[in-house]
Amino acid sequence: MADKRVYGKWMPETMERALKEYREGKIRLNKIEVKYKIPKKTFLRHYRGEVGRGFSRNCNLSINGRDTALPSAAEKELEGVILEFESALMGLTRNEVRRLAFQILESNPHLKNPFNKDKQMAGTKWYYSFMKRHPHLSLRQSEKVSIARVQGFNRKNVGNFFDSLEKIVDDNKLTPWRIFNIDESGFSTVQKNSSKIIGQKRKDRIGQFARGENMTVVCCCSASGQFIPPMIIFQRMRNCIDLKTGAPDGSIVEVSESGNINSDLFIKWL
DNA sequence: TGCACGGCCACAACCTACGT
DNA sequence: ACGTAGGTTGTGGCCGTGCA
Repeated sequence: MADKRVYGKWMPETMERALKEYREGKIRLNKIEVKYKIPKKTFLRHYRGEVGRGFSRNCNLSINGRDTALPSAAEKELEGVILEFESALMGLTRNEVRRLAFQILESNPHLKNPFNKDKQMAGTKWYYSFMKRHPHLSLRQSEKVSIARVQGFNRKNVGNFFDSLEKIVDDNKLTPWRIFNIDESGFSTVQKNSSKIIGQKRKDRIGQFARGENMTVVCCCSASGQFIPPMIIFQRMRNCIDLKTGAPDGSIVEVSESGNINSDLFIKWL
């Protein structure tokens, strides 16, 4: 026959009141079961201090079972850190969160650290339980956002740019065929998905700084639609004629250590 | 007889390691 | 990413024992 018992039907507050009354001799054990809905057995364990953590649980999501490795306050703090990193476009990956949980316990010697000492991080099961306890966090695919875009693309800077552009165009009486726009764009030569990071649920997009581009293309065209052949910069020490295979006519193919444009290459492009 | 107490056992939730 | 086995810690019902 199936067990119909219900666990954890009592509240910490009622346990506290029952303990107080019982200590003062105001209530009998059997009455506690009726008045406070606390099973005798459970009450006595708490009364005698047989329950290690007492009746104030670290995690209030459940009654049974052992405590979460991180006390609820530490979990809340960790959640705050995750959201803070995410909003600063440095979203933490799953493993980074697991490492962080380990480090929190390591830096608090009074807390028991049940996590794997060799791996120096919390287990995967801990991670999934943590995410379950914090339903407004979710693992999301990040979008790469460059530092320049983060720092420069704001209302003030964009406004200043167009004010300056307008002044230069007016002062020099520039016509469309004399206005050229040059820009460089970085590419990765190895297609690899960006790692997933943890962020706030239901947020439209979550960004992450772009790292490690290793090929650059410098493009230029005029306001009247006239195109200049591109400069393609590969990340390598020596140039090779094969790198030019299939490139548009008139293209310049160069190499640099970082794969980015530098002052020498820019002069060369001019 | 009512009450306090304790042993036993199944259950529950939180973890781990390991395998697929 | 998920399933499984196993450890840890706490819960709760049942039942037997001892005592006033």
